[in-house]
Amino acid sequence: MSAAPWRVVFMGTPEFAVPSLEALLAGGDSVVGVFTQPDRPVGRGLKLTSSPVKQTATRAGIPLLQPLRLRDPEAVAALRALRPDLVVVVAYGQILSPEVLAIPAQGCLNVHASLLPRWRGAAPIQRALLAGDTHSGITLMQMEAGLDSGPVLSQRALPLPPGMTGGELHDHLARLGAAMLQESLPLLKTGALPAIPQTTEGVTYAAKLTAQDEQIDWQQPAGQILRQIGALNPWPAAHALLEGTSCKLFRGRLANGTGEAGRLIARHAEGPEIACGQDSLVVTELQPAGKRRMSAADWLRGQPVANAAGIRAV
RNA sequence: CGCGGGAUGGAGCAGUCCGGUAGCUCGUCGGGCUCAUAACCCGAAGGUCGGAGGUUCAAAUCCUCCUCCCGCAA
Repeated sequence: MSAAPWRVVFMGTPEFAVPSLEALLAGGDSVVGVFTQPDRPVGRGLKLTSSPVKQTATRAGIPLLQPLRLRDPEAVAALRALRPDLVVVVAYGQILSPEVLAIPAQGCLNVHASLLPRWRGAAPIQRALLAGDTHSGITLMQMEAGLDSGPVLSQRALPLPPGMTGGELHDHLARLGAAMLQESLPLLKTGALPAIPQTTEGVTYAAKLTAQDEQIDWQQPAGQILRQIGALNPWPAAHALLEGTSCKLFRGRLANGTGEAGRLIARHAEGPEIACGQDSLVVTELQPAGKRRMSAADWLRGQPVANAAGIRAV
């Protein structure tokens, strides 16, 4: 029943792509090569670091290619030499040129972390949470020249319970994507997986996150700020200035206090309560610059300022 | 050698510049008070001040080296 094994080339870079690669490795097809972004000087001390996908591929002993630019002739030639039937792309971080897209006989398949056509682009996971979407999900699609615009092969939704963090959603979707990949390949081989063009309605773009997306604006309603904190937890984390120190905020809860936005209006056992544009926010977990992540109650204990009105969070 | 912060009883911090009996807010344990409280009062235990050298009569504090944790930037 199962058709002949395919020669599959995988392209991916971050943690998100690892479950998908592992699913392929565990499947019946042969992964003949892995493309990932070149090692880059990253982190404190700018140490040369290899991507999570590279580490997985290395452990599995799969030939690895890390071209600076996939569209360079040598990279294209290298891909062609692998004679792939199918290319699977999961958060690779490079655009596939038409020339590359044309190489595998069965085309290029992409695992995307949103319910396309909503949230095409770079940061679909956090964008969905920031926007307060009720659902997110995974879309498997046939790649074409446009940005995440190809016809959909398979799609599965995931409800977003209130308070779900970006990290939790990331992990769920990474696993979901891998599972869908595993289930879909056999169907794809027998031609039982029709590609349905995306609708032209409801198209949105998930722009890359910037420092501005991370900065908390206390003039915003507390509900929105809480969404921001959750969506960006644990990475890249919502930032705010607390008592003059840059802090990452990881967790909080809504309260209905009032006051000048950005002012600490009460000290609770769980942490400080800060007035927002509308309602207020009790911060319950944070990390000051240079310190490790701690409960807001601990942070408060170390604050010499006893007077509640004295602490400013601007 | 990208820039920078930190390591002090169980937790979070002060003290380090200007060496000289280890302190604050909590927690823990014991006792008390109250109808009651993450309330209050009294008392106690608990610290090789990250590690190794050095200077000194004397080092948490000054000098040298090391280990670990973290923020920024990328």
